Amino acid sequence: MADGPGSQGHGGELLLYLTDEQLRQGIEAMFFAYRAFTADPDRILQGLHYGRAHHRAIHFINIAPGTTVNNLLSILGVTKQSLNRVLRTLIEDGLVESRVGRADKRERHLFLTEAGAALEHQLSEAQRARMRAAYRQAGPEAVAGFRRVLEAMMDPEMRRHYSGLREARG
Amino acid sequence: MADGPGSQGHGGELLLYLTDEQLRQGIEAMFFAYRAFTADPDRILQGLHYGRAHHRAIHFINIAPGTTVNNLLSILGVTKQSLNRVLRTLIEDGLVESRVGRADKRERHLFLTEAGAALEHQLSEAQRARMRAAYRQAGPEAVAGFRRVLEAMMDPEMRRHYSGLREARG
DNA sequence: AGTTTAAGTCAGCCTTGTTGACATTCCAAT
DNA sequence: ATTGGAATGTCAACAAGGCTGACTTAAACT
Repeated sequence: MADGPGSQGHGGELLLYLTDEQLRQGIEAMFFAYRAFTADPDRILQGLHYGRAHHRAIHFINIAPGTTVNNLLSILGVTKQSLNRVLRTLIEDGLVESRVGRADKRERHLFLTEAGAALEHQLSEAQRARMRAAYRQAGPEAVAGFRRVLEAMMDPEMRRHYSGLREARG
Repeated sequence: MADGPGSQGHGGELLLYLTDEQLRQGIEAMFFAYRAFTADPDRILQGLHYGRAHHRAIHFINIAPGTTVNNLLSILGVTKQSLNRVLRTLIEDGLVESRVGRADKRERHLFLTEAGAALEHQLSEAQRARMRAAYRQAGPEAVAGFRRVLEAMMDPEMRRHYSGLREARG
């Protein structure tokens, strides 16, 4: 075992929480928590011939109704071919509506239909329920720390798309 | 907009952090942070004809050297066919060693070779670097909260496999 | 008029998950 | 000793959802 900095004593909080072992536990916590976090929606989607990709599209169209395909592309970080495959089935099934842009007719603006909004709510409620339970169990201060670490972990590029910073911190 | 509990004012911390909007931001933070969290190892693995599945196998073999295939299966939550495909290439490439069990010769015990340990270190160091930076930026109290929320979010089933609780909290 | 941009489409490939069927090896119990 | 069950491995087929490359259409910009 390599003896990293801060491995002795327990008073040096500033160093202790940065040992490799602490970091490894954080990494593992992310792995198991994210797995649980996606399990509930996955369960709902399976059998509907939808997957996680459909969930992501629905989620961001719900947050930013009228978003263009290009914008969605940059948020999701996938190719247009990948997104298109997903979007096509959602439009065919009447969960998403694609409207030609008024100012720029090349653009398509995306909206959830009533059925789409209903599925969105079902999916997000499953996730909210788990998050709500975790928040209650951990308490408000833990939640603030949770958010702060996650935000610090994001790429600056991705942080642009993240609505948490813009709104609730104004 | 439905007006949930605690949606007015800003003093009611006890309720405010459980509004649907706060929960939604937590959900989104998980999405973007996890994306960033896996981006670095993914970048290393691409081109090596390895993927995230190889990373996961290597990670858990490193944590629990000598683990059996069945045990790994239950941690990773995939089918043996899926895992076997990944394991086979890792063994062929000399990153993982499979030793027949002494007590029970049906079992195979898995170990990282030197080359496997080297790749593991490279991958985990990339993740540790990001986590270290996020921890430094957020501070020790935030880290404790981060861990507490993630642990509360896990399924009890998964929590059994999570080493953070057993060791550091004795 | 020519170029660029937004969107969509077709074809093909890869990784990683799934089922189902089946072989092998070994332990344990009858 | 034979049989049943457990652990492992393997083959085949399939699906989701990423990817690249090539190409079209329509609209906008210059």
